[in-house]
Amino acid sequence: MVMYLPEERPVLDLPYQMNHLANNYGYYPQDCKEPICRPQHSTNGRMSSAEAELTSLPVHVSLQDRELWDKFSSIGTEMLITKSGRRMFPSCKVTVTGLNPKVKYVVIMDMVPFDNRKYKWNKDRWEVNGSTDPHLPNRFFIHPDSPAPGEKWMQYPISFHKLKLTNNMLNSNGLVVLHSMHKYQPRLHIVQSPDPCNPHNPGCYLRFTFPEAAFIAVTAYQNQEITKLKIDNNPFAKGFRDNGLNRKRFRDKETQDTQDSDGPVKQDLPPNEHVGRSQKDEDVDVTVSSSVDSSSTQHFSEVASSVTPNPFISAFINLSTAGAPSPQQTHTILSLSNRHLNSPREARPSSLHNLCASLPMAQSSCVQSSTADTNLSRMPSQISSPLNPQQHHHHHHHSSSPASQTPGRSIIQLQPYFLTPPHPSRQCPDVELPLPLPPKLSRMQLPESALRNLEMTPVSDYVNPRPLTDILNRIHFRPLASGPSGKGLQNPPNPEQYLRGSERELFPQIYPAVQEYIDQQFTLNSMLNSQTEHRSQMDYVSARPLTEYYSEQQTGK
DNA sequence: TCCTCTTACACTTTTGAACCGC
DNA sequence: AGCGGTTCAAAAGTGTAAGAGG
Repeated sequence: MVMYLPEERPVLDLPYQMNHLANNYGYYPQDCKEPICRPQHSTNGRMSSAEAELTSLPVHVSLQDRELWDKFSSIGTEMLITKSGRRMFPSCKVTVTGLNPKVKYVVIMDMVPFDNRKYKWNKDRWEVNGSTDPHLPNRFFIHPDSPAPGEKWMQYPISFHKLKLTNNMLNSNGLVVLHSMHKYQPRLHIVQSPDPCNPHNPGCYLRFTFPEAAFIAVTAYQNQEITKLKIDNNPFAKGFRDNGLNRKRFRDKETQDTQDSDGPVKQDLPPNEHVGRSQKDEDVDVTVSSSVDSSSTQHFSEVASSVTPNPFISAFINLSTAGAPSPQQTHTILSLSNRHLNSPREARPSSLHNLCASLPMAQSSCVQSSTADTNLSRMPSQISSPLNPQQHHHHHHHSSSPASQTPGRSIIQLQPYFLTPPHPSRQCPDVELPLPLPPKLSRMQLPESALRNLEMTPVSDYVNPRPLTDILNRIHFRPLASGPSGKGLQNPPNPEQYLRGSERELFPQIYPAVQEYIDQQFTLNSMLNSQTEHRSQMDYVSARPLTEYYSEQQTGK
């Protein structure tokens, strides 16, 4: 296992030392970046050039909707979990820069325990209610666009709004399973696809945790202030705004209440205060227990040890627990801007939103920087150069002081280890990450259910997790799975023509391009077979769109 | 009694098929 | 035939309130 002590990581440290972000912006302790490599192919504690590929890049990840997250966080974010799965609000949306534009990456998100405590809501605050229940097997959400080249990931904000949380451990539809009344924090994985020229190199990956997006999983909202924030900001909850006066049920109730009213009390209230919310609730002074203070980031080793060894996730965990520094040892930079995207509508913008002309000058220029072919051959530091904070300063701000800049989104950047950053609230700089909003995505483009099969591994496999190489290899070829003819797999192929997934693992991984077509067809088919084997109606239905998705990917639609 | 969880409900947004005109 | 825009019904995503269950 490689220990990435600072002196052993010259490749990692150099770009960050050179980047003037480190000099101009305050550190932010709550976001974490963990570079991790497969250990067995390192030589004498040093990374091979291929392994160094991802971790040597000045990868920046920023959580969007930072203002909204902060609003929730200041109260104590709660996320509803249901049996059928509930989306997060706010959802995790990140911008990534600094990737190699031509290298393919898989982007994954999961939820890790924030601490080892269980909580309960006591009247007006969260309190510790014992220690944590045994952690559930990690379910991770593989972004449906995975794998994709770095330029694609950097082109638009990466939205995880389709990630669903559940408390149903039996659910096999790819939902993230959490314990109610436990606190979690989102974690992002950027996994470099395996190197086709080196079958033994499975690729590196980076992990980013977002303590500022930590939340307590609940089956029913506890804090009325959180409910109010959700209603005010989530378009789907518009029907509950104005305290739900426009809702039939409440109208009826209001009518009844008016008839039954004994007068004075409700007349003293504002017109809408007595609907769905008591006066007592309005007067609640919301406080959050110090035990859930988001600054109390858990040691990474604690997180890792609490994660049940799902084959995929365990591959990450096993690599990181022995040598990777704890989150407190990695330091990040927080940067804020005033670009605020806080609704699904904005996340799925009209075509007008895609016009660079609508963006500020610096945004447009940076959009070009992340997508233009002329930049594709740049060195990593050059690739990220358009994000030079000083340039953004020049475009957006008159003040030279980071603290004086406009709040908004955070920027995370790997910093030299063992530095003690100042508190972000006093040193929140502003770097505008200029990403256009993504085009409208079709629901047909969701191969999530197929990807779920990557984690629906029998319990016995937990003992001997499949190599990361094998899992990544499956993902690696997905977009080309329809084969060279593009739409050749509009109809699902005959399952008997291909090996089953478990049988395939007996064969060696073959990476050369010649083999790709066979491998791709198999990969797709094994996914589809696996779907039908699970007898999930939802998964079965998705089989057809999946093939269409791959065809469209192949034909460049 | 308290706490946690499930369910049905009304409401809103999103999605995609079916048109229509060019 | 292909493309783009519009319409509309169905699906999906919301929090609420009632009630079940431990």
